[in-house]
Amino acid sequence: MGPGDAEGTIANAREELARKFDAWREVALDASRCPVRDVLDRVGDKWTTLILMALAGGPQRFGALSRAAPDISKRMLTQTLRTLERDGLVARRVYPTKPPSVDYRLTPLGVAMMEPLAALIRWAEQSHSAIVAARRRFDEGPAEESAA
Amino acid sequence: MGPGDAEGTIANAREELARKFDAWREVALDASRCPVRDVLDRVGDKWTTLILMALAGGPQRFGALSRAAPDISKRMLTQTLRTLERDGLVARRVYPTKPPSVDYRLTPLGVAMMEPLAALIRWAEQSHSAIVAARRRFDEGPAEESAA
DNA sequence: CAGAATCCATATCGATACTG
DNA sequence: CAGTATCGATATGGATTCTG
Repeated sequence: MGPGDAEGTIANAREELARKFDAWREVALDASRCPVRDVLDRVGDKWTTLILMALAGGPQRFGALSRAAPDISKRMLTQTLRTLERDGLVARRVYPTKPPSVDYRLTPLGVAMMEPLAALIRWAEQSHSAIVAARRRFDEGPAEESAA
Repeated sequence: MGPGDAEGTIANAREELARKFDAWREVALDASRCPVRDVLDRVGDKWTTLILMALAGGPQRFGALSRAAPDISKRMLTQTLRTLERDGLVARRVYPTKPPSVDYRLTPLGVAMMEPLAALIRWAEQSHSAIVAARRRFDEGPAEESAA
């Protein structure tokens, strides 16, 4: 597969990214206060994305979330939800019933985040087989590509 | 800002995500072979996104990448590039010159990933101030929201 | 029910030193 | 130049126990 497919389409995105990167790397690491790292660190952690997807369908109680992902410990569920709440992506509501009940829902900010996040998830699903195939190739053959 | 803005637009995305989640959580964790985790784990790690952005502008030599992000150690740069190469997102080319020279470039698959990734990055940049504000609010006030 | 607290295993990352 | 190898610090996550 040559680099010819949709080359024009991506050339634009490439340049934009290149410029963004130039303007970005100055503060990305030196300041260690980079907004992108702020967000991506969470996207990359083990449960955040799963919880966000679970909440995308509407408010969920703590127990329901716990049941939705059976192998998340309560410790991590609480911690993930707290971070999400702190970042303003999720809202926590307490109902003062006899056994206390709590539910969580996406805030407008959280809903807004789901759009680009969902796009990335879609890409991941579509590309998974290609990635798996690439890994097999890499692991089996030495496949050294030298330039002439 | 109320939840009213673009509510119709996001309702659609919500439902799609909710359905996706339902179909997803069965294999997301139990199988631990979830394609989404496969990708997001990398997006969340410390250097992958930065390297991808650096390569979005075109091929880069190892040394150039190292200089672009002065505080990445060679160990991590190599490791990140190897993983990217293994996943088929980046191609490595060796030029057998006297002091060996190597460069890295995005593959078509890598370029394709940059699109959704860039969208998420854009969102992160746009939303950073809102997130920072939410954190301040959370850290300062107890701000317990109880339902009536 | 919805957590908080504590302890421990592992994964991740950085610094340093060495090499073809 | 472009790595590899080894080591130690720290961050992350899981299991368990306890509570209002």
